[in-house]
Amino acid sequence: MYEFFRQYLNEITSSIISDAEFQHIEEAFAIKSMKKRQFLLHEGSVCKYMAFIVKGAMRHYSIDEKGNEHIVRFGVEGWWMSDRESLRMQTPSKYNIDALEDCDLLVATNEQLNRVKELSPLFFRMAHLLDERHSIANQNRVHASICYSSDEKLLDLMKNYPDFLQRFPQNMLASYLGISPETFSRVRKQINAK
Amino acid sequence: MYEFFRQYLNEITSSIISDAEFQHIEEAFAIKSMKKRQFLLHEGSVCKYMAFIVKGAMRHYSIDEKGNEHIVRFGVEGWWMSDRESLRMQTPSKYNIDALEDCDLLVATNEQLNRVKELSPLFFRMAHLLDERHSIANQNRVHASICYSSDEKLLDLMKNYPDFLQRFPQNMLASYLGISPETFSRVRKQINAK
DNA sequence: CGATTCTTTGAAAACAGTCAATCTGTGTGG
DNA sequence: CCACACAGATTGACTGTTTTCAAAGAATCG
Repeated sequence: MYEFFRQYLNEITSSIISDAEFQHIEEAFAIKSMKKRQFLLHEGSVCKYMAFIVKGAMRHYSIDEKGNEHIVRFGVEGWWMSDRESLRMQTPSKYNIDALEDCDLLVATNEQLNRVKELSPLFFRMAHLLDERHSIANQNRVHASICYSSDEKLLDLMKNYPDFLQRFPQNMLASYLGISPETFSRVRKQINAK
Repeated sequence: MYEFFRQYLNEITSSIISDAEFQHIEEAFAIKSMKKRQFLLHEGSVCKYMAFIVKGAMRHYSIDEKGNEHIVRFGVEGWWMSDRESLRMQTPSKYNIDALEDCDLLVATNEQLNRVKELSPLFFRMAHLLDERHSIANQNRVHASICYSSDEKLLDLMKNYPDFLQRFPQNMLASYLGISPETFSRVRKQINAK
């Protein structure tokens, strides 16, 4: 359970973490299992955890007045899930996070996170790298979102996250891209025809 | 020139930086003036600098095959400008950055940045906070982009950055929102009618 | 197997983009 | 200082894309 996490830390920081240092990290993160459709965060409440996904898949989304879901982000094995804004500022979130499959998570509260960052320089570095990547990924997403037409968005998705197409229902992928499920279906058909 | 930067650092970190520590920072950042329309970064080249805007305004944008500009980000006084992806990875950028007004900047190269981060814990903390804010801002931008219709996007812009409307030409604001200048104009008229 | 959820398809309507012409304001050079 | 040029904004008509609504078909799950 923690082994995967340890590998992840080594990889992302290009280092080998010592037993002593990993000890601190292990203590800060609790194991949490979630069944499909269970919620990690409900709109209106403060985000409790920063969650590392060991197994399973989740989504981070909002629901508008008309009841439509808008998926901001997916998460799979080796990804983090949290509403950083809510977690950091301890403010009510406008988002939901729930499990799309049964999940195994490692979770830490905001205080625990801060403590590990102090105790483990490697973890601190990881957090920094993570923010950076997140920032870059989001910028690319913004770029795709303002530049691309529906079919380009789908092609972009197919290129960047080909596994998502197998793994998640199309209506969710459509929501992620900001297009309707019907458009997704039609564009997809058109692309496959080539 | 550096005074504004010093205030900024104090504010964002909620601390008061010592003369000695600020000395390191001052040494790492060079003053750079830019005339309107001058480029800080050209598509295809590696981003040289992380720039702090003391005065003026800039834009960060791409140009597609059809020659259309897509503005990913604006920058004004007290904001940072750079293509983080290109700067960090030292890879060719797909973006341009140029000055929309005459600018006074403080610039540091990637190596200089890394050095200051080591020398100044406060600067390091600032960098971290910056990434976090950037990350959150970009996420909200993604959210707005996939959820909102044209008029909601404009209303959102008017709420978050009311000063941009005075400061930047409409066609650029339209590009920032991912809508055509004509649609911007029409939606704007419609909103003002109320 | 039945029920639910997801996907596909069609037709109509809403929306945004394009093209072209006009209008406005600003700044530059004569 | 004026006139002209130019960039930006607005408007109208048209086109094309995307959404919406509705219904039918396919797949999945208990």
